[in-house]
This record gives sequence, C-alpha cells and structure tokens, in this order.
Amino acid sequence: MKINQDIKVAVDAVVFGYTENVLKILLIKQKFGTNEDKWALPGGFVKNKESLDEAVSRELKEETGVVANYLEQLYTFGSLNRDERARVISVSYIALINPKNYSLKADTDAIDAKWFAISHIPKLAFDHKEILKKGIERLQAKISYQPIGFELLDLKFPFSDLENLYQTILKKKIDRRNFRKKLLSFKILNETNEFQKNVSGRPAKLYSFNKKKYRELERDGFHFEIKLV
Amino acid sequence: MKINQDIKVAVDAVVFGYTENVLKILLIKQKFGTNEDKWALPGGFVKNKESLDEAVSRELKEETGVVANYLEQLYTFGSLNRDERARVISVSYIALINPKNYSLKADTDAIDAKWFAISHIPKLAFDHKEILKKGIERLQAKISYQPIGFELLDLKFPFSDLENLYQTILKKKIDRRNFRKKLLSFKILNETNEFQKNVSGRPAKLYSFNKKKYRELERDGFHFEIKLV
DNA sequence: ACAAAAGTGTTTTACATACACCCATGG
DNA sequence: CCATGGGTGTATGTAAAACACTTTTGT
Repeated sequence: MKINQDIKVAVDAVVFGYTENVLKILLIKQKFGTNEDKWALPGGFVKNKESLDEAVSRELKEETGVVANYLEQLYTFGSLNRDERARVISVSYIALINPKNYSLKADTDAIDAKWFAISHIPKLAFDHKEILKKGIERLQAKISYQPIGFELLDLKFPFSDLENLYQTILKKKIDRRNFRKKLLSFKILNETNEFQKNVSGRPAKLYSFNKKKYRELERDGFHFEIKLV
Repeated sequence: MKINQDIKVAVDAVVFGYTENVLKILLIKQKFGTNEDKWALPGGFVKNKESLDEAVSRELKEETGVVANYLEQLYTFGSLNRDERARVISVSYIALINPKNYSLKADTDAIDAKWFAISHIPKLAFDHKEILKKGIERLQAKISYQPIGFELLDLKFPFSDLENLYQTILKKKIDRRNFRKKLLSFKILNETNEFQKNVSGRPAKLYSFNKKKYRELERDGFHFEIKLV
C-alpha cells in the first residue's frame, strides 16, 4: 500500500498497586540518554510483529519486571503534539498488580522503576498526566461493577482490606456492616479457616475470591455491583 | 527518532441510526478498485497532521456525507493480521446519527453508502464484524447510564419512540407505565404543545430532551440510569 | 362502532440505609 | 485491664416491579 503516513504507535500502561492501604502507580525514569528529568508511565513502541497487548506486556516486563494478570485497554491518545520529536499515538492500558508479588529490579538496567502513592505523583512526561487521570476514572468505574479489586489484594484477605480498598479508590466512606452483608450476599467469597497474624486488635478471618463461582453466576445473569453514593 | 516501525494507523466508525423502529448501521463499499465484494465500516487512514477525532469526522464526511454530533472512541484493534496488505491498527469509534437529517449521496462518488438493519448485516471486510460487535455492546452499555439515545431521535419525539428505542437496543420488554414514570422523574424532558400527526390511534404528545437541564443535574450529582432487567 | 395506540395509579416487594454494642487478641 | 480493630441484627425508607382499564383519534 502506498500511503504517505508517518505515525509511530506506542503503548503505555497505568499500573495500579495497593499496599498499606494506599493506592499506588508504577512509574519509570530513564537513567541515561533522555533529556527530561521526568517520570513516565511504563511503555514504548510497538514492534512490527507483535499485537498491542503483547507490546504492553513486553514493555512492562522489560522496564519494571512486573507481569500483570489483569490488563485492559484504556484509550488511544492521538492528538498532534503529544511528543515533540515525532507524531506518536499511544494506546494506553490499565493493569492491576499486587506489588508484594514482585520486586522492582528493573530488568533492563537503564531504567528506574518505582511505586508512587496516587496522592504524590511527580510531574509526568508527555501527556501521561492525562492518561493517568483517565486510568483512575476507569478503575473507579470498573471496580464498581466488576470484581477486579481482588487482583490488587493477597489471595487471602481480611474483609477490612476489601473495605479499605473500595474506600480508597472510590473516595467514599463505607458502612462496614452493610458492605460485608452485600459482599456475602453475592456468594463469591470463600471463607477460609485462617486468621490474620501479628496484628493489633482481634485477628480477622481471611476470605478468598471464588472466581470460578463468579463466572458461573455471571453466566446466569448475575451482575456484580458496588455503589458507594 | 530512529525507530524501525512500519505500522499504519486507520480509524473506523460504527455509525448507528434508528428509523422505523429499527436500529441500523451505516456501511460503505468501494465502487472500483478494491478486490473484495464486501461492505465495510466507513473509515480510512489518519493523516500526519490531524488528530484521530478529526480523522474519523473527515472520513465520515467524505465517504458518507454524514456529520455525527455524537462521536465516542470505542477500542483500538491491533492484532497482526487484520489487513493482509500491511500492518494496520484501527482506532474505532461509535457515532450516533438521525438518518433523517442526511441523505447518503456519497460525497466522493467512488463509494456506495447504505444503511443496514442490525439484523441483516452483510459479510464485512477485515475484522469489522468484531468491531461492530464491540460497538453494539458499547451502545447497549452507554444508553443504560447516559442519555445519548436522544441523538438517534427527532428533536421532538413521542414517548413511544423512546420506549421502542430502548427495547430495540437492549432487546428487553419495557413496562410503558414504569418507563414513563421513571423518565419523567428525571425531569430532563420538556413537554411540548405538539402532537403526532397522521398516525393511527390516538396522537401522542411530543417531548424534547433538555440537555441544559441534564448538564445541571449531572453537575449536582444526578446519575441517569435505565436498567431493563 | 371499531381499531389502534396513548395515557394513567396503586399495591407489593425488594433492596439500601442507618445505626451501636460486644468480642477476641496482644501488650 | 486497656487499646485496637473485628464481628454482628434490626428497623425504616425508598425505589422497582407488577398490573388493566379508559381516552383519543381516524376510518
């Protein structure tokens, strides 16, 4: 095809993590080379022979060492002056990670990778602030009607973790009793025999998310939904 | 930048129209040149100096003569073999149109443009069937929690048009009384003094969508929502 | 007067909300 | 025994769902 088009295609990911009751995102910084002293979303250019999904996964792995089990396309940013060096469009993604499962050793060692609390994000390169904003909005919308919050928690978690996760992401107060009542009514949580250890106060029973059960219920018309007005 | 990337960027639109109580989409067919005898979503390659949104609007205008007042980015399709001639990624959109407002004279006259009932879609080129599927899903989700259905109707419409629109798109039966009660409780419809003309049965009063009022309510925390279980 | 579609209220049911005290553990 | 967070039930309010007959117009 003889099309006179010179546009580069990149992917970028807003990677969410949740530790110590704080929502965080994963940012990188080039150690050498690049002029700017700014942090950026992990990402990079798509190769000719890889799909978009493959590209994000690869870049994430290369730049941060992280492998996301939840990855969802977010939006494609294509305005003219995103990158001054060339016309670049960015297909963005959101990813959910449990930071405990990975150490950020920054595989390709020219890169610094770090978790930043959502409340203390540094100045970001390009239009990444805008991408992040859209990513947060999507996360808020998505955890309200899909059980994806569990991807951010340990496999076995106390109810309070779930509560705090929702309160943090949606910035709303929860009534603990009603929240628990609702979640249990969905019947997608398994009660384990385990309890928290070494905590102050009464140790909480641990629960796990029953994904298989959820899929079944979903097939039968069940809709997960958590609304915090 | 010295990136060895050879990927072309296209845009495609799933354009919805609604006439005679039937949901339709707008398809095009190249009159000469292209090999395939298949219909396709309107769209084309992005120019170096235009944004993605500008690109869809331009292509829509060029290929079908239509100007969408509602246009929303849908998803970016980027698998390897979408187009056999080259690596092409497609940033897709959905658009809502009232077909009565346009005649499809196919501006660039090498192209045929036609409305197809959603229930009688011909074989589509490339992966456009997949794009269409995602477009329909998005439309169904979106009209459930945003008042975008009005973009498909006349400025003044009888309640029955709204009912039929929702029933058609969501493939669910509506209780007319409850539906009307709910819509009216939102207070985003203006009652006009006009009535249907030349219809069988009792002529219905016409209503119009008060967008300004909706924006105000939205700002105050109101959430539009129509759920048809 | 008949056919066709519009218009209209009430009752029942289910879910969301609001709310406060006792329990288990570690120090 | 005190501090810390975990666990639990009921009453009330509000919105959704179910449901059928009368009205207006054209033929």
